[in-house]
Amino acid sequence: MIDASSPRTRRHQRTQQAILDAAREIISREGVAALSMRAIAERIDYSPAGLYEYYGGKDEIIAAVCDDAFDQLTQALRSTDPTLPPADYLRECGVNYVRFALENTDAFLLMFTNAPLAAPHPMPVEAMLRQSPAFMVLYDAVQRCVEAGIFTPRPDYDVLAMAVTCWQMVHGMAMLAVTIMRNQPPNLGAYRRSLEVLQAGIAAQ
Amino acid sequence: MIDASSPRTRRHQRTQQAILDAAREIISREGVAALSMRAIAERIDYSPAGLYEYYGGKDEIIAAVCDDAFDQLTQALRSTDPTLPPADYLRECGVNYVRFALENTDAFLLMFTNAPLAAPHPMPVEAMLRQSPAFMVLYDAVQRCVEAGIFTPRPDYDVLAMAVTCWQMVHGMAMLAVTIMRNQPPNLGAYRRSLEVLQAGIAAQ
DNA sequence: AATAAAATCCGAACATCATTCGGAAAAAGA
DNA sequence: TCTTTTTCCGAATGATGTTCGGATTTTATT
Repeated sequence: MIDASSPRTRRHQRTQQAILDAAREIISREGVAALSMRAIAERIDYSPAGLYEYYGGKDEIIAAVCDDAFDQLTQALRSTDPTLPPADYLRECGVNYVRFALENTDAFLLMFTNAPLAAPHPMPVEAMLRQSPAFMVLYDAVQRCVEAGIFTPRPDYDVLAMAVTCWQMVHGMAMLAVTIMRNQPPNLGAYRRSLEVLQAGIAAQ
Repeated sequence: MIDASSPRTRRHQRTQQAILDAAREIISREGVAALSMRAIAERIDYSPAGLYEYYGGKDEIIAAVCDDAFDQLTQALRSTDPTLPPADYLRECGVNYVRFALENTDAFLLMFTNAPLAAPHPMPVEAMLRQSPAFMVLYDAVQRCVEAGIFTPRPDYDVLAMAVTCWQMVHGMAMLAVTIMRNQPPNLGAYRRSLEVLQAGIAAQ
């Protein structure tokens, strides 16, 4: 039995990491279409067949790249300055969501066109949302606004619904930014303005 | 020189249409991953090589499918009841945007992950937006709200910016609906509620 | 009607891809 | 030192997009 911290296990994990690093680099430099088992293997001096010792196949590598990217998205949201006033904090969380997408355009597109297809069994919406760390950052930001008296939950429009509205908006901005608007210079000021408009609408409920 | 309306030309166009119909059917029944030149050819009793007489390649067929889908999206938006009061009309345009995505999940995903990569040369944002018929329906709906006194354009938040905000929101809803939320029952009421919140925010500017 | 040109369509081939398999070599364990 | 396990790969399989040479059909010209 191999010790989880044995040299062999650590080498194995380093190779797994090298595979993911190579995959990310190919995606960001050449786009998702250029990602292949052969391209990854070539980049780390392996044969394509050798990669199957570490991952079950190309889909598994893509899934792992997406998992890491979701973690990084969560970190990007959590990096928002917590000392900001609640409304500013929520808005800047949103801006960080879009900024992450702008800085990782192909990975972001991959995250939201690949991973969902891997969704196993359906579950209640709320349970599914609460399992998403990135969403929970937005939810907590909305909760701060409620606690500050800026937002007032209603029977037909609770905190969860408010958070979903915010997610819909920032996700729309991000998806448009990495697709239709991909050749346009990013305008964070315009994003900020739209978020202020939305937050004004939530506040007016 | 072949007459544009000659039998030969009409047969050629019918075959082009049959190829697109086959592609659409494969996409909606089996997903984008199942789309291949061999699958299309098999469905219309052609050989894969024969398809190259009508389209330059698989990418061109996908582009044509997306063009048609954008036309259908525009039609779905234009089908909104024009006799509705301006605010209701704008909201229902948004709901129709999401409904279209829900009814054409794989095609919608393809539209917004394939076509953008084909964007040639950069142009001013406003010019690019005005070239999109679907966006112009949203723009006109916002304009109606302005003319009805419901929205008031500001120097830093004009009609175009308002329309972009609305597009960001409905696009976010649609993209989440066809990816992360794809296994959830659609909730048009919740979409409608979010749109009301946003429109309240625009009205409050 | 006959002939030539253009269009249509396809089998086969090529290059690339994901994945599997049998096996050689290296590492680890007894 | 020997055995077992792990690592890694060449070659193969099946699938894909695309091209090419050529057969057949359709259209135009004489």
